[in-house]
Amino acid sequence: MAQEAVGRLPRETLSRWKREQAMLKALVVDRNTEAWQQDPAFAGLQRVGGVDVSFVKGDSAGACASLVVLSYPELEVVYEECRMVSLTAPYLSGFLAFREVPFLVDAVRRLQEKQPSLMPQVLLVDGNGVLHHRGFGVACHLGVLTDLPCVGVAKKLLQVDGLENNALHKDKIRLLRARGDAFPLRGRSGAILGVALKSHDHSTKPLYVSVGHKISLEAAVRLTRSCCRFRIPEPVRQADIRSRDYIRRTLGGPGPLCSGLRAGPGPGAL
DNA sequence: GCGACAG
DNA sequence: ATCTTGTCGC
Repeated sequence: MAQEAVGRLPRETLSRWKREQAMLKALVVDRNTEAWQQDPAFAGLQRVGGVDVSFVKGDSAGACASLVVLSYPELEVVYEECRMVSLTAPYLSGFLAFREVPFLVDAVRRLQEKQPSLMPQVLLVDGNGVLHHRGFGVACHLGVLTDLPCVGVAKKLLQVDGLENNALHKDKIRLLRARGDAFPLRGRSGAILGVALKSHDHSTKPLYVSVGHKISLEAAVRLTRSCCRFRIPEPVRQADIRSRDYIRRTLGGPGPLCSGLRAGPGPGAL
C-alpha cells in the first residue's frame, strides 16, 4: 500500500534520510529550556503555535501548509497563514518530516519576517516526536530546524520499539476515565517514549503525546491538555480547519474562475 | 506469506 | 491524508 512509494524513491534517498535523521537527532533537547515550562500555570506563556498540512483530494502533490498562533491561555487565533504548496516527497511511515517539514520551516521563517512579535513560544505538531522508529519524528525535526520548543501530538499509536495497539493497550485506554487521565508508553528499551492522554471527557481515542524539542514530557503533556477544548488541541485543530478551508475556498468554491477547471467535461463538451 | 504503515 | 450524510448523544 503506502510503502509502494518506497519503490518510486531514488535508490540512495532512504539511506540519506536515515543519516540526516541520525545527525539531527543528536541536537534534540528533551528537557525544559524555558521558565514558563516549569510553572504550574505556565505563567509567562503567551503564544502557542500549531501547524498542519492538508491535501487536495484528487492530487498527490497539491496541499496547503498552515501555521497558526493562538494566545494563551485564551486560545484565540492571533496569526494565521495558509499557503498552497506542491509536495515532492512521498509519504513513508518514519519519514513524514521529509514530506512536510520544509514547508513548515518556510512558514515559520515568513512569520519571523512579517510579525516577529507573534513568534510562538512553542509549537504543537501533528505527528510524533521521539515516539518514532529512530527517535526522531516530525516534531523533533521541526524543532531542531527552527530551534523552537515542539510537542508531538499524534492521533494514532505508532507501533515502534515494542509498543503495540493490542488488547492490553486497549484495556489501558478503557481505564482512562476523565480528561487528563494518561498512562506512559514504555518502549522495549525501557525508555518512556510518550504518553497516551485522554484529552476530552467524551473521547474514546487518546492522544499520543511525545517530546519534540526543548520541552520535557511532563510539560508537553500538561501543555497539550491545557490546549484542548475538544479532543484535538486547539492550535493543531485550528491549523487543520483553516488549511482545509483554504483548499475548499481556493479549489472548491463556486464561481466562473473554477467552472472550467472542475473535474470532467462540462455541459456542451464532446 | 502476514502484518504494520504518524500524516 | 482523503473518499463521505445523516445520525445518535450530551
